[in-house]
Parts: sequence; C-alpha cells; structure tokens
Amino acid sequence: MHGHQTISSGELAAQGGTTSAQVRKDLSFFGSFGKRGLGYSVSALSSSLREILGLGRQWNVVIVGAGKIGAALAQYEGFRDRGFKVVGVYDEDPARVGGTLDGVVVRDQRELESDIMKLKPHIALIAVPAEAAQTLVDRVVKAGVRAILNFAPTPLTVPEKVTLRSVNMALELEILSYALVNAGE
Amino acid sequence: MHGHQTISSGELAAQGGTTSAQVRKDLSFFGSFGKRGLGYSVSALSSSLREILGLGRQWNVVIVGAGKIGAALAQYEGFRDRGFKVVGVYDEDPARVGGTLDGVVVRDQRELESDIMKLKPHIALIAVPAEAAQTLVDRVVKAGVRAILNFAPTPLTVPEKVTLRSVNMALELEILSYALVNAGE
DNA sequence: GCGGGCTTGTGAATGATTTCACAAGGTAAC
DNA sequence: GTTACCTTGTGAAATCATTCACAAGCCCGC
Repeated sequence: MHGHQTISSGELAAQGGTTSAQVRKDLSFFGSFGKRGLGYSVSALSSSLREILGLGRQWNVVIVGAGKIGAALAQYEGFRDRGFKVVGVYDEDPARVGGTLDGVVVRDQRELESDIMKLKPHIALIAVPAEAAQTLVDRVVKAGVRAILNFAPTPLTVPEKVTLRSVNMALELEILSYALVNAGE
Repeated sequence: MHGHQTISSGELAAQGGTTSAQVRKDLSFFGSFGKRGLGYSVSALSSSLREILGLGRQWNVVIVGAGKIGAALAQYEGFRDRGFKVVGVYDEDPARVGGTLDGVVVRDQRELESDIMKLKPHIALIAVPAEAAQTLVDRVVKAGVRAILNFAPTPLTVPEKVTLRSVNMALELEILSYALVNAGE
C-alpha cells in the first residue's frame, strides 16, 4: 500500500481505525515483532500474522443453505482470497438441489453428514432460516465440524469444543434505527 | 412464541443466549418495565421496545453496490419484516444498471446524490469493493444520509454526526481460523 | 389482610479492556 | 562514539462491562 519497508504502530492504527497503544498491546499478545525506534517490518509482520492466524493454509468450508445469503457467500471472493475454499453447498429445497453456485453444485441436505465425513471441512457457514438453524448446527457438529459462522438471526448453542460466531444483519439495522431515533440527544 | 402473557428476565435470557442479570441491566437503561414477582408483560415490553428502538416506523434504505452482497441484501426478507424498505439500489457497472433486484430497479451510481436529495433515505448500505467504499460513503454522507451499514472489508471514517457500523465477514472467518489453529491449547 | 414465594431493579464487586505513560532499546547523523 | 530523536513493549491507572446479591415490591392463596 505504501512503499514503506517498515511501519509504526501509529500508522497501523490509522489504517485499522484504532489507536497505537491498542495495536502494540494486541501484537504483544503474540510476541514482539517490532524494532524500537523503527517500527515493524511490513513483510515480517505480515508473514508472522498469516502464520499465527492460520491464513497460510487452506481451510475447507461448507455452506448450509443455498438461499439468498448462502448464494452470496458462495460467490464472495473475499473468502477465496484468504484461503477459504467452498467445498460444498447444501439445501433442503429440491428446486435448488442440483443447481450450481459459482461452480459448486448444490447438494441435498440429506447428504450433509456423509459428505462431512468424507470432505472433512473445517468450517460450516449456516445460512438457513432461524427455525432450522439449531438443528443443522447440531448435525454438522455431530458430523465433526469444529468451527461455525452463523448468519441466522437466532442465538445458537454448541458444545464447548466448537467455536461459534454469529453475524446478525437485522440486529445491525436495529442498532442504526436506535441511533437515528436518538440522534439529537 | 409461548402462550404467556408475561415473561421473566430468566426466560428472556434463555431465549437470547444471555443471563438474567444482563437482561435486567439492559432494560433498566431505558426505564423500568417489569413488575416484581411477576416479570415483564410481553405485549407492553414488546411495544415499548419497538418504540424505543424506532422499529414502529418505516426506514428507507438505499443499497450502494449491486454485486453479490448488494443483491443478497436487496432480497433479504429480514429487513422488510422490520420496517426497512429498500428504495434504491445503485451500481457503477452499466451491465447491472437497469436490471431489477427483487422489484427494485438498479440505477446508475451517478444518480446517487440527486436521488438521495429526493428520496431522503435514512440509511445507506455500502456493498462495494473496499477500494471504492470511502469515496461512496463520503458521497452519501454529503448528500444527507446519517446512518451507514458497511459491508466492505475496510475501516471507514465518517463525521461525528453520522452513525457507522461495519460487518466484516472475512474478519469473522479469520477469527475462526485462529480458533482452529489454536484449538488444542 | 397477612405470609410465602417469585422477580425486579440496582448498588457493589468483580472482571475485562483500553488508555496512559515511560524506561529501554534502536537508528541515524555527525 | 556520542547525541538527538523515534518507537516499542509493558506495568499501572482508568474506564467500561458483566456478574453477584439482596432489599423492595407484587401476586396469590387462605
């Protein structure tokens, strides 16, 4: 981005929308990468972080639900760029099964367990209606998936060994709504 | 959901995936809605919250960017259900302009300012590549939008009077990646 | 109307996160 | 080599958020 060989915590903070102290504290959690008086070597820091975050390797991902959100996820370049490969898309609706999303064939949700055993995906993205989400999470967890990113607007429970994160777009809009109502106060 | 007329903080917590103390603390920020010994009246609480969060009224939304994510957002029922109405979708690409997404015609990004002046949308959803995001945010802010939900994977800056929230799906995956790498520790 | 059993609302305690502030270490110019 | 100047890494302080715990209030049965 810049021609710099090296970058200071302050510059990183400006780029990331945070503070220099925050950046240094965060990085110090993993170790000490910088040189005092100079800053951080861009290339060394970048590869250390890739290593630490596990972005060097390829992660296989299955998408459960081929509706609007599932389709958008399947086609999202941001994932591929970071080493996340969509190895399967699943849906319940016969009308969708057999179609393709960005080169991946939509398979029947009944194949989920057997496919997971075979493909051993690391991550499952849940993009189904709220009512169906917990059931499908239980199924993918039982089949061996250990990391889940949930897009259904409902809280889910998983065993302790499984990592779950949720993205709730409707909630984000409600927060904006609240901010608008209370704007002038 | 239940036939109850009234609901306790504990039940709300279970549904929302949190704790009863948390629920009570959060609600107490807005006022005091419950009856001791009994709980909260479902209908009264529901309408109070709708009022406070501004969900009673309709909010007009424009979507900037008619790519994968923009299209998914335009078609997302979760928004309409909560009173958010998509009044415009904009793109730069002539191949997309003129097409329709869920009944809304995709318009040329050059019309953005004049349309915003006319339609007075309350919220803009930014669904363009990272490089273009700041420029478009500046444009919609200048045209009068005061609340922005950003889906581009980049930090943005807005004037203080504007509320900005960001959803970063790639970052969510990176966090999962880190969790997987450090699973057994 | 009184007592037992719930549940709220909220201070106080605890825990987590962010910011401050500065010694220690490094660069670069002379 | 020495000096002037930067920037990191990190304890300590401050801020923010969550959890605890309990008095106060309300319902209901008798």
